[in-house]
Amino acid sequence: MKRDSRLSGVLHVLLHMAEVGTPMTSDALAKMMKTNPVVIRRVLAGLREHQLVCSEKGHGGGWKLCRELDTITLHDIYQALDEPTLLAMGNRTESPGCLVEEAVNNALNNAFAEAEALLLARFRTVTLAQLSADFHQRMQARGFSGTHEHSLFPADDAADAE
Amino acid sequence: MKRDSRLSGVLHVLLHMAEVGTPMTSDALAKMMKTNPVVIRRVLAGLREHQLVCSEKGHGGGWKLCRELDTITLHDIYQALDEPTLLAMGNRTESPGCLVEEAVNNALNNAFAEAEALLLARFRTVTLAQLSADFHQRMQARGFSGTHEHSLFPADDAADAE
DNA sequence: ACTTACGTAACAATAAAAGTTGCATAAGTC
DNA sequence: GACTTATGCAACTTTTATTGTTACGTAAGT
Repeated sequence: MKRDSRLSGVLHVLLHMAEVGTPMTSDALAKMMKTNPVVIRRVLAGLREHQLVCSEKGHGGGWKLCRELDTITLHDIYQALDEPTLLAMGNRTESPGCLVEEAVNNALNNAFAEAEALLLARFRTVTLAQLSADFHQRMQARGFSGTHEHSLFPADDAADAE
Repeated sequence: MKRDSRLSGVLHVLLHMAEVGTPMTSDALAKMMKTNPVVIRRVLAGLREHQLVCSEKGHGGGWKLCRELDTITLHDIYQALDEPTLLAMGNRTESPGCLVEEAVNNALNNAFAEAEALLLARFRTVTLAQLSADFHQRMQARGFSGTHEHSLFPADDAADAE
């Protein structure tokens, strides 16, 4: 089954936004994520409802974080994404008329609930600030070389690309 | 994201097979699961490779368990299903050229790996015998009434249906 | 005015899963 | 030995979810 990579993608986007500081356009972000600007807007619109990012129109507009990195947990972002399914497996029927299925559901639900709880608990303990710190450490470890697949300053990318 | 319910479905099928004792045709199983016989064969063919079920052709043929219930764990079945994805989320890229993404992947992988390990550990501790016992307990609790959505003896179903 | 950028709806393309058909093969029945 | 029942399997179709795309509207800055 295909995995949902929106959480991973959003984290990537938010951290880059944090690095850049100034507003980033959905066009620039789309290039970075190798996707379409409208897709970016769709996802970020959700985050805006939860006051994680702000958007501004017109010249010099774009998207930026509107909270401090250390106040945003992975769980906040998970919620802003509308709490997508965590587990790739589920029960065939939630309200079975069959006692066999009841027994099966019961066993699986126990296991599933534990795994979900564990994941959510983890999400609550990780902040964007921690991820950012980890990133900066990796930069150091590579001697600030900053050899990226894409630049932190997407204006440059746009100039180079095509 | 749509959840994969094959594990749930297979458990349902196997427990019914255990109850019935005699071989069950893919036709009968398909009716039970409200699906197509070929779909049933596809899934059970996988289980057969792992010696969990046997199939026989011709009159009186069909599918039956070929191991004792207490020797089959959920993990065995999970493996026989080709170890399908457990988590509905994943990383955007597994081998990022971007340090931001590396940091993101690292954080998520830690959480994901823990949750997967927990699920698999749970799968290893649950046997079909336990599920069967749970089922029989539920039967008792309902006074052996056996009010099911579908009969345990699908020959009756077939006669009634259509 | 003109350009830049988001906002949104509607539509198209892709991809994954499930269902379906058709025919071959094997096993038991008469 | 012809017939019926069943699985085995490949090819194809349908369905559904996601993602990408186009088009046009609105707001902000130049």
